[in-house]
Parts: sequence; C-alpha cells; structure tokens
Amino acid sequence: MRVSREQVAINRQKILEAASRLFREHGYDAVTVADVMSAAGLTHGGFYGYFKSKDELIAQTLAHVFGQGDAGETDLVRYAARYLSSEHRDNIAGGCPTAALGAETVRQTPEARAAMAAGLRRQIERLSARGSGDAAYDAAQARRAAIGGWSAMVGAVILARLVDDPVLSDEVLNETLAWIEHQDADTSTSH
Amino acid sequence: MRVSREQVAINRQKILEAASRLFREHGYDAVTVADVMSAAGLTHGGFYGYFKSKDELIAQTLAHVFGQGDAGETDLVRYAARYLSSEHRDNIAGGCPTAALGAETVRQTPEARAAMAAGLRRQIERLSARGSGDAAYDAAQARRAAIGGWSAMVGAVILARLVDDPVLSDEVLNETLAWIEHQDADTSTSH
DNA sequence: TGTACATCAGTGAACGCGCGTTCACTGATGTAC
DNA sequence: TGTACATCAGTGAACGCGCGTTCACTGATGTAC
Repeated sequence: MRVSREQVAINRQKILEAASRLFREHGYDAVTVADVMSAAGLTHGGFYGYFKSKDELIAQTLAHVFGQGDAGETDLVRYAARYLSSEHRDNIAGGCPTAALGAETVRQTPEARAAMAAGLRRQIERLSARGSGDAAYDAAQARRAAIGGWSAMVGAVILARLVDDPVLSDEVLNETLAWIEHQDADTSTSH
Repeated sequence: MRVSREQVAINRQKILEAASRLFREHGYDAVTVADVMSAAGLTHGGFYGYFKSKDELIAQTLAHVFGQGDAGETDLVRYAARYLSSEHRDNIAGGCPTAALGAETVRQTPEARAAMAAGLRRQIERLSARGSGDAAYDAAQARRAAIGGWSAMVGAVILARLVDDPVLSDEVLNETLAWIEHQDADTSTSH
C-alpha cells in the first residue's frame, strides 16, 4: 500500500525520532531495526526503503539529533545547572545524546563519529559565547571554561547514572555543579 | 584433558585479563565468549566451567579490574596530567575502565553496576586525600575537587576519543587539564 | 612409594534463537492522456 | 476534469549467520589403598 510523499517525509522523521530515543535508552546494539520501525508505527520490512543499513540509521540519527539547535541557553553555569539536575539524569531517552551514546560512538562508523564530533564543536562554541567578551585573552579563557565545564558535565552525568546509590549519585551531580560554579566565578573575576 | 589446580587459577586470571582488555576495546556486546576464551588460550566450551554466564563474566571482570589498586598516585593534578595524556587516550584496551565502559555499564546487571560504583567510591576517596588536610572545610573542598576533577577527566577522555579531528581531540585533553590545574591552584590557596 | 580408579578441566560439535537483510506481493498514489 | 496505467511505500515470510549455551567425550590430575 503506497503512501503519499508527505507521509513518507513524516515517517522518516518518526523513524529518526524513535531511533534517537531508543538508542539513548538502550544503546545501539540492544535496539533492533524492528524495534525502531515498530516504535515509528511501521513494520520492519519497510526499513530499507529509508536507510541502506542499520549503520546508516545510526549515523543519520546522530546527524538529526545534533542538527536541531539545543535550547539556546549559552550561559555556562545556567546550562550546567539544568544539565546536572536529577531530572536530566533520570531521563536518558530524552536527555543529552553525548552522555548517553558518546562512549559507544567511538566504535561506530566514521560517519557516526563525525556527526557527534560536529555536535561537540557546536556545543563548545555555544558555551564559549561569553556576553561581554572582547580581548583574545577572554576568548581563550571562555573556550577553556567551555571545554572543561562540558567535559565535567558529560562525565558527571555518566557517573551519576552509573552509580546505584542515590545519595552518591546526587552528590556527584551537586558537587560537580558547585565545582563548575566556583571555577566560573573565579575565571570571570580574574582579569 | 584435566588440568592442575594451579593451572585452573592461572586460567581464570587469564580469562579475566583477556575479558578486561577486550571489553574496554570493543564494548560488552561486540566481544563474544569465544573471543575471550580464545584470547586466554582456551576453547569456548570450557567457559561455563568458570562462569555461569556472560553477564557473570562482565560483573566479575569489573570486580577484578577495580579490585586491584590503581597506581597509587593521589595528587589530583598529577593524576590528571597522566590521565589526560594522548597516550592514555590512545590506549583504550589498557586504559581507564570507567572511561571505556562507564556509559554502557548503566545498562548491565546490578552486580556489574555495583562493581563499578565501588570503583568510583574508591577513586573519589583516593583523589580526596590531600596531604595537609585538617579542618572539615578542607575535607569538603578536597572531596568536591575530587568529584569535579574526576568527572572532567572521564568526560574529557570520552570526548577526546570520540572526536575524529586530532587537533580538537588534543585541545579537549589539554584545556581540560589546564582547567583542572587552574581550579586546583585556586582551591588550594583560598583558605 | 606405587598402582588403580574416580574426578573433572578442556574440547569441539550441536542447539536454539534473534538479528540484519532480502524479496515477492499488495494496493494506494501519482501521472499521462 | 476523468480515466487507465505505472509506480513504489509498506507488508510479512523467509534467508543466513553468529551468538550464548549445552553436552558427550577425552585424557591428565588427584586420591585411596
């Protein structure tokens, strides 16, 4: 049963959205092509009309998820406060793709890695955009804070999700946030 | 062909060592029981004489790798300098199990997660051990620096391994290290 | 100490099962007149 | 605008293949006398 061209475009989006959530929640390997198609409201046989292979789906999903702008918050500390919340920790399927999939993407195709690397570049640039920046010194400082802060955020969420004890998990989140805030306060006044 | 009891103990260690390296390099799913046994110099059939299942191997491997003390370096900045080196980034199989496997271990058995959580606790305690510490304030500061610094290290190595561009990869490592050093210098003098 | 037997670590073939992928078919959509 | 045909998105059965796991067998080790 053929379907209209608009429906094809809609279905493609549905497949990518479903894949995006499922991959974040369960990882690339544990999610099957049939799982993704079923979550998109289709049967598995139609998959290869949209993508050449599961590997291509993975790469396209990352390109899709990193293609859409992330909120818009550029202030490092405010961004960190949301990122290092228990709500974000507990929402893997809807949360940061880098924290959920970054580590396993090292072992994926070059296309998948490139999509995620592009996301990293954009994220560093976004978080480097200090309001009053002017001198080259400021720019370098801001970039350093963006890189260091982003590394800490990604690492902390991964560790907080891993840990079985909720007290330690909260501590990792809260102390990392405090550490970033402290660092930021210091950096902002040191010139 | 039966084998001596000492050989059994040796073989068990070989299996755990092989699994430890292979899992770090390729992830849990991509490594088969036959791969591990073959790397340990055995055939796959004998595996179930040592472990009840692949899941149990995963948990035992983590317990094994986190059971043996890590070097002994307790100074946060010196530890970070080694951790955030290109040598460590390029040596996944022999490198930090948390950076290689932390993210995927969220989806493993409770036993596997518990083993890794125990490793995290020890690591935080190790990195919190400031030489001259005395007041409670100092202890809290040191613990915060250990948690924030460790999050940043783990996140930075994951990001640096992910990125396809070596310049950006080096930058992530170097800037995160500089950021931790800066944070540390500040914390150490702020009382 | 030497011998005879029981034990059991290791082997490799075989088993289900689930996965990625293919394919013949269906029927609604798009197009040519 | 309406009709007739070609196209092609979606379906679901089927395919290989590789994996985790089991099992009958082998022969060296450990033990009892």
